[in-house]
Amino acid sequence: MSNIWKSGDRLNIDEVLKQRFGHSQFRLGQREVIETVLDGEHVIAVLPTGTGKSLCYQLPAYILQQPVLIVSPLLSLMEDQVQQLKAKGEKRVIALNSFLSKSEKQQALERLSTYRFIYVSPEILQNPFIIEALKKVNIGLFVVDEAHCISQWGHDFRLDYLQLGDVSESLGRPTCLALTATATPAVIDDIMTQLKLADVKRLIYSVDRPNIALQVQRAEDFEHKKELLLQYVRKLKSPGIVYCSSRMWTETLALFLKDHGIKNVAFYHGGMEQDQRMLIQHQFLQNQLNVICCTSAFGMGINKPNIRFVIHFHLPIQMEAYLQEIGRAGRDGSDSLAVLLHSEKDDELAYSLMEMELPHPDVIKEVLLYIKTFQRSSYERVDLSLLEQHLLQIAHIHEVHWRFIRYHLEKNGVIHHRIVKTDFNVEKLTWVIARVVAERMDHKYAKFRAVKQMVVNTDCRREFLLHYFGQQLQRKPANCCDRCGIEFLHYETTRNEQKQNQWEFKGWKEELASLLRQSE
DNA sequence: CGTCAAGCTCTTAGGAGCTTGACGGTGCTCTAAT
Repeated sequence: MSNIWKSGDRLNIDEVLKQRFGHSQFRLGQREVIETVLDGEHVIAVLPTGTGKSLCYQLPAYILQQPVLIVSPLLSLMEDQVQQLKAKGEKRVIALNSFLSKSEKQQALERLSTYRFIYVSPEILQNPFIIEALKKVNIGLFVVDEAHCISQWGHDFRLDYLQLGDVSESLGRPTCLALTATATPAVIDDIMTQLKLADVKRLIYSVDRPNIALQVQRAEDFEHKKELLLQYVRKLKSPGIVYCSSRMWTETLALFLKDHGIKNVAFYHGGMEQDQRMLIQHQFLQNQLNVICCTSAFGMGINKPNIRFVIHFHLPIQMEAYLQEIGRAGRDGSDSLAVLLHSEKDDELAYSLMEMELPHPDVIKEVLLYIKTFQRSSYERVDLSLLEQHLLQIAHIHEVHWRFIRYHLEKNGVIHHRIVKTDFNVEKLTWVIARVVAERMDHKYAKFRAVKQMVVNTDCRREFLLHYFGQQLQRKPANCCDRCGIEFLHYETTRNEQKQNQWEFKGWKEELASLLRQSE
């Protein structure tokens, strides 16, 4: 790897920080991460939520003479970053994704070497044409943003995350920087394994957010939870987020709160139309909403400074998700409250979500048998697109399940370069894949058990949380958790503030139109 | 795995009791390229 780190650059980074980014000082961790990647070392960095992780790769881009490739989990996140960079006067930036038309994509690929920042999804990196183009430009830094996704999504939901190691290898192993706000030592190991990094510098900073007080509260059932929720929402300073584990509940709770006199409440989940999602998000960011009831679809990349509370209406299924979600509160450093409501009934939804994620052995066998019959009925070679279409539309296999099975068929050499071999043993292969499923299920159950442990734990919540992430509490804040004692008045709203929160909703179309006018 | 609603069966027409099936977060890209 060419070393781009020349003498004097170490001084330069302060200058670049000032000139390009308008800051006079680095925040905790930033300098060390930047210096290490500029030294050509691979880095996995854990920096607490809201500490400016993007600077860690954006600044080096101005010292490196090669393009920086950033793998990002969400299209909206990519678009945000592109816009922010453009707003700072950076023109050499592109997001390679499905928003581009065929000709735009082609044009972008032709002039790929002229970009300083290239944003991509893990999925598009499975496109050999894209890889070929990237090979030619000699990528200087390979960044995985929100790198916990590798471990959290890669094994079952978005398997292309597991291919990033191969991608990086085929790009000639540029320096790699994996960034996240939530990773246990085991997750860091997993990220390392999946990225196929032998030597890596771990730069781990405390994931603690001392200005967020942690409250855990038991409820008898969902009705009881609704009452508690209403009390909290009435009393607490807004804005706030209410996390639910199902789409139905986000709508139910938003309606419930509205019916009980709470103003400016909305719901948000993955089943909504794109423009509605966009609208709700914008309204929330612009302080036009007090409460947003949502699934885990909401929040990644939300950098709203003044979120005052995050309430979990259901138990999250992983501590990582919990930490990510509460971490959206109090980015401005002001005191904020995280409330976790739980009851015995939570387990049901949690277990069903975990089990839905992976295909049952019967489904695996069904798919394998289907492939065999499919081959017999087709005169020519099995066409993967056609097979896929049949499996999803006729056999009604879940897309996520099919992707999982497909990944393992590729791993076992049954599918190679879109060619499907059919000389496999159905029983044997079913067993092989079902064993992976069983291992993953055990892993998921273990992660959920940790969440349940935190709930029943009789000692400090913060210490438990940090311990889970392999860290120790440095200093206990005054308002720590329900075990250590929280001064609630601190988080409650005043009459005046309540009045300020009045705002009338004019309907989807009108609101969207006014937002578009604003951005022009 | 667990719930809930719809549909079926039995037996004899209004309803009990059973089986079956759908439903439960998260998101990217779509197979072509001078």
